[in-house]
Amino acid sequence: LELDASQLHINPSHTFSCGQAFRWHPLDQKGSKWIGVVGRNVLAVTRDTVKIYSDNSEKNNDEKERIMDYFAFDEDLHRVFQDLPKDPYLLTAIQEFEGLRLLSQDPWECLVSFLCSINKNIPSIQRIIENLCNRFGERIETDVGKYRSFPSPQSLANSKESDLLSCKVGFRSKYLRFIAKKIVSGELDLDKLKDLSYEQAKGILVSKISGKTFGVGNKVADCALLFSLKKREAFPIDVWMLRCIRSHYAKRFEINVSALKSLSPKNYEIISKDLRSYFGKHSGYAQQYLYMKTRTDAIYSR
DNA sequence: TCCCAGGTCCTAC
DNA sequence: GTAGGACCTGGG
Repeated sequence: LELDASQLHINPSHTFSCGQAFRWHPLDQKGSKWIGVVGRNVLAVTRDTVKIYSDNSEKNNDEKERIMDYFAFDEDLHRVFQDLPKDPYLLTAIQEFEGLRLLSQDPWECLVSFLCSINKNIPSIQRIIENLCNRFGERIETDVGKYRSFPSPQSLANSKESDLLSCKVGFRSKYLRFIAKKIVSGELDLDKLKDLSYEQAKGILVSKISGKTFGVGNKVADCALLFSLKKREAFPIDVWMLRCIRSHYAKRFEINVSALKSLSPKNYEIISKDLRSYFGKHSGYAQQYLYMKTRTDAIYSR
């Protein structure tokens, strides 16, 4: 099964290495072809094609549509850029990372991935998630090799502490099992959040239940909302975005952004709200281009 | 040995 | 409300 992506405007390197998804790997040094697991499919992606290798046990013609949805190919990048403000730094970022597309991932996988991201760097996050898939995922056998699916909520809800810790999740284990149990019990229905407004959905994600912690704060919630729950107006703020804001958008704020070492929930709300109103309904695209730009600038200036 | 990593929680003012 | 510290773990 194969999709023609030549007219769909995607740069695989920019799309898969920008930190929105963690299960993609380049096949060569140039990064012209990438392999990843989506649901029970293994995908091979270039600028021109998306090849779909299904699990042998599953034959389904809806797959094409689901893959189109995963890549959010219905979103026209040029139209997105037209709607964004034309400040110089953002324009440079958009030019430099041409073809970076926001994905529309599975909400459960996305939320768990960003719970794993807490206080970790990207290589570590990838390793943890790979460990979880190997330990708790199901086998996927395709013509291009054997892979593992992402763990189900049930598998993590029923997991033993020692098994989770063997995946190197560390203190995040309690977050993972907690959230998995809420999903299994039906207390939290992630797909339902798609139909709510950004504010409503975020309120549910960051809420606390019976005094116990979710592990989901502002940043993790915004990532799940942006990358998997169709809320393109979300604007996650992490340490890199804070650096970016200090360098290029500080003048917008009455509070002294440069003096902030970290973000209190209140300040997160102030900054996020202002930038969302500045960047508009596609704030998340701006965020992701700026994130990439800020990171690479930092690397080159070292 | 210390510091940092796509943060969040807990505790004390 | 908020500043300061702890937190699994691995790498520089």
